[in-house]
Amino acid sequence: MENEWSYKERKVISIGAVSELTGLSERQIRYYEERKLIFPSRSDRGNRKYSFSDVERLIDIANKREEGVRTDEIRMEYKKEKVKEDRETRKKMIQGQLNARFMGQNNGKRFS
Amino acid sequence: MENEWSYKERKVISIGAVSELTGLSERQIRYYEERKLIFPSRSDRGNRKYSFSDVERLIDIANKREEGVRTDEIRMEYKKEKVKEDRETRKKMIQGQLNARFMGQNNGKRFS
DNA sequence: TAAACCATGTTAGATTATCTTACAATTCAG
DNA sequence: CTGAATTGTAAGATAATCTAACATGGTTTA
Repeated sequence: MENEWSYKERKVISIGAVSELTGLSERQIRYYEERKLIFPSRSDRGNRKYSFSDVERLIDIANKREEGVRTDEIRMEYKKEKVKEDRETRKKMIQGQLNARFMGQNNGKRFS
Repeated sequence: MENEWSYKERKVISIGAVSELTGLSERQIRYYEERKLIFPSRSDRGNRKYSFSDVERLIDIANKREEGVRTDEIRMEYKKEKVKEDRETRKKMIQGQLNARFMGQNNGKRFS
């Protein structure tokens, strides 16, 4: 809240710029999308748009590829990470609710 | 530190995306550059590249323009802000040096 | 080992994005 | 009123992106 805009997550970077930032070819970047490793959004007329977060993931993919890891293996790794992280998020959400209960009507926020 | 890359300052956004983000026309965005309110960098083949910081400034410009402030006035406001901020930066740099002197050989850094 | 799959390059043709320059129109300041 | 300020629009050129297809060399798998 208050920062409706996360610079890191906002998808505004074109594929050309991503290519420069990562050193990957556009072909590779599109292929990793096909293999469901990244999920750019699209502009009105269909151009792919990436976030800095996507760029970081692509760099990670590039490193794993250099180590010989296949794209389907990378996908599985990410899936596992996501499961773990979702579990933690859920835990925190529950924590948050409990805190809210015990902290009284602070409007649900723990830090004002 | 640790993230040598500032998402906010890195110039990677094309003019079309900036236009969508700000609601300004490309004509307006280029004009504000001509009036020296913003300073995009250029890609290899000459395309303008903006940062999130530029986008925020453009939104600020748009607000000021709606209030009827002329571009040369806006430029002067920014110049004043910059002078003030530079003065503060200089002060902090001097502080930093003094701290380094008194803190001994921490390699010039105040926070490891 | 042959067939299938993986990862990437390259090409082609189409469409969209961006650039610069120029002219037009409106509004505003002196 | 006159000239500067702001923005739109048009034209023509070049660059960026898209999809689909085919090529290729390496790796699995049946």
